[in-house]
Amino acid sequence: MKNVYDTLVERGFIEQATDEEEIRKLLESKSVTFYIGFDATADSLTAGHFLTIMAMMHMQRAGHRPIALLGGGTTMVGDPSGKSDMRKIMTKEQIDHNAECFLKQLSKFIDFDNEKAIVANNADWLLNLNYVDFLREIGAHFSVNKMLAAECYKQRMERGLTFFEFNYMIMQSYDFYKLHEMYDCELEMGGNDQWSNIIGGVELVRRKLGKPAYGLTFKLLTTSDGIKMGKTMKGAIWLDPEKTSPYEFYQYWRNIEDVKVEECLGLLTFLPMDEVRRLGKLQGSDINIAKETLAYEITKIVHGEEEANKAQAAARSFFGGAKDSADIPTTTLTDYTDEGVSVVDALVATKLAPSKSEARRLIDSGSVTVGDDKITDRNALISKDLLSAGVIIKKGKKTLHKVVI
RNA sequence: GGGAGAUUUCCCGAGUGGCCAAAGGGAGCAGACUGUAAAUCUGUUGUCGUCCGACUUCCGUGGUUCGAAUCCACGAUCUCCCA
Repeated sequence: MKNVYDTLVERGFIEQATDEEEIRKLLESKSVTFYIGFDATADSLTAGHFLTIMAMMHMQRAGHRPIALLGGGTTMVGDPSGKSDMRKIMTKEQIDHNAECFLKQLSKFIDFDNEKAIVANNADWLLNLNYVDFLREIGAHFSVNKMLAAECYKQRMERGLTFFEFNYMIMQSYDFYKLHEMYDCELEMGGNDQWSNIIGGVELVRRKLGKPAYGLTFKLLTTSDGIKMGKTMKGAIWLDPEKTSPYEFYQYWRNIEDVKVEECLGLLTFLPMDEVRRLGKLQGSDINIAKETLAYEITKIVHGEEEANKAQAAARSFFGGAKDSADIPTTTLTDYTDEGVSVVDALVATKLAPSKSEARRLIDSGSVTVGDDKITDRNALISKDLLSAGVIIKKGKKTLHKVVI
């Protein structure tokens, strides 16, 4: 059987490793316990997390033991790596709630039964630390000179970095140390923005325990302009179907840039690499086949086969010209009169437009269609009859929403 | 502790008393062209109202003024220099 390390390399996951050869050998020789940390900054995981989750799944399938470390403690501080501004400070309750949501979602991807994977929360050891003891035992091993030189603080060196946040790296390093003690965790993985934090931990384990420890980082998903992927004007792409519907989720990947298709197929699906490469080679409009496959496969992993089928069917029927309205986002209007409802209000109610002004602008630019009729009049109404039958409002070419009463 | 400077609409950034809802760029949205792509070109981008208009914005709170993003006072935050 192939070494997972090679699989990860082949699929394009790996950006940096503390010691490539050693890690390969380690993964070859036994079941390795490794960890990935998730700071609980929101109540759902995002498309960005999904890449690391995929890596975790590959690792678990290869017989290694993942630890999902929830950042109940570290989130209290906030990771300054690569960030230009300090994160808003969150309450303990919020963080706990978020951590719970994360765990629920992670369980869909990672098998936590029978200790095949472990959940830990660094709140358990970080929150009750004694300051002076901690400084003596752990702080003594960190060189400020070195930390300041770390790439991830560069931006903050210009804009300001508080001591509070500066400690984040030490806290994360301590996590690795604790997990090594508790579970014999030998490998930490994470996004490439975690590199500095990870080497911090690796060095701490080596120094304090005199044992080998390794670190590995993954490529970050970016658009060809170098902007982080997984964001839209509405905000992040969430894995929670309540926050980003499977249809929207599917559409996000369906609309991906050409040049990113092959990369994403490798990283975000389990398709064999031969297939990935074949799809990646498609030229011209044929590449849409690859995009469809990508969207379908990711949606299937995240939301299940049924939802993926529905999303695909809805997309196909809609873009194929048919007006089938089975599985597109739907809003039930409560505010309407015998006349029906104005198009402007409907646009706002469906969140297709954030404000009435914006809704009017959209109408002016001729991008709004209700049913089969293009709307050009700002005061246009949607009749009650149409509403009771259910009607599709289309904004632009790609965004559509069904309204019913 | 002392001194200097900064804070503008989603982001960057112009604006130093009326012509400012605020230049320019980026990002977003839409139109054309396309392949549900990219690039390009065009429009648009505070809210409410049918245009003209009204209302709320330029860190916060007060003040000066017929009139303030622009001036003053106090406060907050940040940056830099000195200790």
